Amino acid sequence: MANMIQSAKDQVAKITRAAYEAAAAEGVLPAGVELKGSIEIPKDPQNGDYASSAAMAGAKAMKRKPRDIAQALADRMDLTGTIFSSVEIAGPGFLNFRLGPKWYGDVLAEIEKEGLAYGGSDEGKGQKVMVEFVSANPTGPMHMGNARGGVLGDTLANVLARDGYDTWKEFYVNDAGNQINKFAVSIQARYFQLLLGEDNVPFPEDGYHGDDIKELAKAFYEEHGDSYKDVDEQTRLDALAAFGLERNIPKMKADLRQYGIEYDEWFFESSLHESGFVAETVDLLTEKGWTYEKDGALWLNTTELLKQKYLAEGKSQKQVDKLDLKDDVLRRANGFYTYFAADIAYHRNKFAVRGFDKVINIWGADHHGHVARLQAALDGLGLDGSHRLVIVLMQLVNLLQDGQPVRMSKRSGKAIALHDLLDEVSVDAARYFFNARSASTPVDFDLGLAVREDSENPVYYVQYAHARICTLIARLAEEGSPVPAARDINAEVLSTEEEKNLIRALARLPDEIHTAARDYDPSRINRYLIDLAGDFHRFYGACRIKGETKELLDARLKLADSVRSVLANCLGLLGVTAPEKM
RNA sequence: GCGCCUGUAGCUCAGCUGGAUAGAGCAACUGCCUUCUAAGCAGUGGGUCAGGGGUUCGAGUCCCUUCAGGCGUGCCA
Repeated sequence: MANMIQSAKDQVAKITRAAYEAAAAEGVLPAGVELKGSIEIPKDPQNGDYASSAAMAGAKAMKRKPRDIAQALADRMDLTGTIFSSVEIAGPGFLNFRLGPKWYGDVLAEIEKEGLAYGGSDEGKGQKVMVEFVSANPTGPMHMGNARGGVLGDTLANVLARDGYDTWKEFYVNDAGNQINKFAVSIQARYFQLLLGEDNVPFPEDGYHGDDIKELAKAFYEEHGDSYKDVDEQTRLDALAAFGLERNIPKMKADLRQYGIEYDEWFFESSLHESGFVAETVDLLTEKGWTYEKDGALWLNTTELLKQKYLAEGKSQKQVDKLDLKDDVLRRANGFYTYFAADIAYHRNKFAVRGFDKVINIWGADHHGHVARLQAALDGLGLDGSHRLVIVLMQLVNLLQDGQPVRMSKRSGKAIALHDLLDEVSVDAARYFFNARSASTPVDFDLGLAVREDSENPVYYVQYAHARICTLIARLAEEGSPVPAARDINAEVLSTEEEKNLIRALARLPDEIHTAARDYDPSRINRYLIDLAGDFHRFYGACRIKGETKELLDARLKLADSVRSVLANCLGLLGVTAPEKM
């Protein structure tokens, strides 16, 4: 698939190399120097459309002044047959290339040809990539952090798919372990409170205090009455846990679907325990000599695994010795496996059983301490977790009420549910808002300002541009001017700065998608959309379409329609709608 | 103590593998609708890029260090 920018950069490199070889052959520049320097798009269009810093970067090796080198190169550049019309020397020795008129029409033709798939590439070469995200505990409703992680994971997966990866979206259901027990004990307490009176039954201090637990107990009571009052406790807890999960998980699925997120798979932690895969994985680590027993528990030699990992990554022995490393328990003295053991098994399943080339997990930043040890454990299994497991750490969402922090925790029951958020703001506004900043930046979400946040959300700036174009196209179609085909317009009449800026912005999308995929940063798409919409609004303010000559009207109409297509395309990646009217 | 993240305009944040005069949105102020959607456009003001060293043609960006904030360092998940 063509990428206008990449091919432009390739041409700059090719032209520069040919000029250097000619200069070297003539003896004007020393031979045998490898050309370095970057090729970039200058911020200021005054400095051309593409700039090469090869002359400055080569100054040392060639022992010449940068401007002299640039002059020698520029004198020997042949631009005939290229997309460029001119090259000039500027500043300390930049070579500034200016695009020829044909290129602008090529961009519009490319967008027409690719349609909503425009911006894609086969960069990912069909590698199997899993994005695991949200994976909220099914013991209660999802909160703002899940709302952020949901958009981040969903959008990242969309971006990776567009960049040529074979992607898979997964939700890991933690339906085993201690927190499920705590969940059951909490419902049990509420159940007994219903049977015996609230004051006669104490509620466990570390239980889940939310109202949703009371509702589960009530529903359980309505279905089973007091028939579980006198059975043995384990039977009752098992029934309560199963009942709670059967209610909560479909609710999570429904909330996420309303939020625009559909998973390829909901993977249950319990299945790893039931199939014996956790035990098998721990045995495998033991076989490989990575475990030992102490105090009745089975430990993983994380210290040694991490040391090997860090040394392989280039840290010095001295740096590694300074670290305060600790081993981890895999199987407790009571015989139960830890969450960590199950997590290792889960990731072994992703790589070794299901054959993913790469796995990307979206985690809250408060779990960062587990990144290296999980990777190291997978290294110990020979699965190269250090390179194939990528953890995107997402800073937490600070919940504020009129500027004051509100503590979020399921235990206190004060979490604000994703469900409640969507009662207040549109899915479009929420999805755009939570993807607006890169994962490493914490975000504040003020409940008091939720509605105002809605009207201030830049998503409307972008959607407005789309709606404006749709109305324009409809009007012109009524007047007998449908959007022309790219081959039927003369793009050379698009000569104002506003028009050229807009086309350059359109051409940037493949690079933006590639960079977003490479850096696991889908928030780039939001920023790109703001840029593109801004370039459109400026074009719209500066250039009329209706009433112009047919040649100019057709060219500008085609340009507007191309913008519409790219806006809809990118909004689609974000899971935000592209309205035709506002 | 050790480790991870962060520090850029009044506020919230961009700044790609080092590049030219550090950008955007919001907020403030001034203009622009009898012609395609004013949820828009044009313009103005606003910065010791936390501080200090270093690397080089060139540093917000890379290295060292200090300071400030957030988080982690469980036989919890």
